Amino acid sequence: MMLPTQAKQTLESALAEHGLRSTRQRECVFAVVAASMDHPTADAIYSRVRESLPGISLATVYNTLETLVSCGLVRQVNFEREPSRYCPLSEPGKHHAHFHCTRSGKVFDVHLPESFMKDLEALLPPMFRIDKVDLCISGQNRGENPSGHVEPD
Amino acid sequence: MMLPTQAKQTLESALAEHGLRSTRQRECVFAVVAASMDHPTADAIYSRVRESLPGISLATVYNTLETLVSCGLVRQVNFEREPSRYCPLSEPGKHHAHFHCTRSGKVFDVHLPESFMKDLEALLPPMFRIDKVDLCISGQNRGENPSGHVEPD
DNA sequence: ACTGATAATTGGAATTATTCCAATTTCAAG
DNA sequence: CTTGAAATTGGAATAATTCCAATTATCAGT
Ligand SMILES: [Mn+2]
Ligand SMILES: [Mn+2]
Ligand SMILES: [Zn+2]
Ligand SMILES: [Zn+2]
Repeated sequence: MMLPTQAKQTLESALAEHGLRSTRQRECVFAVVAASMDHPTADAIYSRVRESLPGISLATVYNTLETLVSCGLVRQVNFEREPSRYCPLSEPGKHHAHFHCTRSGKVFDVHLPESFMKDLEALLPPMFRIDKVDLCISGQNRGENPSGHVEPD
Repeated sequence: MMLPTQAKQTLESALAEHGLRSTRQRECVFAVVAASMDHPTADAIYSRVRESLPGISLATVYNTLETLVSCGLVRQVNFEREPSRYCPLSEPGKHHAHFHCTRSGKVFDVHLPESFMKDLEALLPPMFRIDKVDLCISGQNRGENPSGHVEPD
C-alpha cells in the first residue's frame, strides 16, 4: 500500500495543522482508508495495513483512525450497533449519506447536494449550530448495478 | 407508571399482530418509554421501570425494547458509539430526526416534513428500497429556549 | 551525530453495552 | 387442573473499543 505524493502532502499538512507528526503508521493507515471504497471496519483496516506494516498494533490503528477523523481526513460511519466503519473524506465541503444494504451488507455513498443540506438546516431552530450530520439509510438493493454517484455493488 | 387505556389498546393490538403476549413487564416498559421525552438509555429505562416492577431484570428490559422496536412502537436511536437510546413512535407515518447537543448531552426531536423525505428518496437510485432512515445531527444548542416542534432544553 | 524532551506506538488488561443461556415462572387453551 | 409454549430471570459470555504503563521513535537544539 503506497501513498501518492499528493495524498502524502494532504496528510502531512493536515497533521501539521493539528501539531501532529506524520509517521509510517499514520501514512499507511491513511493510504489504506483512502484506497478503500467499501467502508471497512477497524479490524479490516488492521488486516490490510499489516500487509505493509506487519508489526503495527490494533491499538495504533484505532488511535490513528481517531486522529485522521479529528483532522477531517476520514469519516467514521456507524450503523446501528455494528462495528464502526471508515471512509475517506476527499473534499471537505461535500456531504454524503450512506445506504446500507441489509441483504448484502454493502455500503453505498450517496451524494447530498448543497440544496438538500440547506433544506435540512432550515428545519432546525436557528440557535442550533450544526457540527455534523449523519444520514444513514438502510434497505435492500434489489436490481441491476446502479450508476452515477453511487458505488457499484 | 400507569398506562392509559388507549395506549394499552395500542400495545396489545401491536403485540397481537406479531403473535406476542402482553405482559406486566411489556406494559410497564412501554409505559415508561411512552412517557419519556428525553430519549433514555436501556439503563435509564430499567431504573424507571423498577419503581413499578422492582423485580424486573435488565435482560427483560433489553428483550422488551427489542420487541417494542420490532412491533413499530418504539424507536431505537444511536449516536456514535454511545449506548442506544429509545423514544416512542406515536404516528407510524411521521418521521423525525434527532439533534444531539454535544454540550448538554440532550436530544431533541426534529420533525421531518413529507416533502423532505420525498427529496431524500429522489437522491437514491430507484432500485434501492428504503426500509429505514436515521438522521442524526449533532452540534451545540446555544441560545434561548427553542419553541415549535422541538423539545425544550 | 548526540541528547533530552516530547510524541507515538505497543501488548495486554480493562471496560461496558449488549447478548446469550439454561433454569424457572407465567400464561392460555383444552 | 394439566400441559406445552412463551416469557422472564440471573448470571455468564461476548466483543468492540479504550486504557495504561512501558518502550520506541522523532524532532529541536547543541
Ligand atoms: Mn511488537
Ligand atoms: Mn428474582
Ligand atoms: Zn462514505
Ligand atoms: Zn426521537
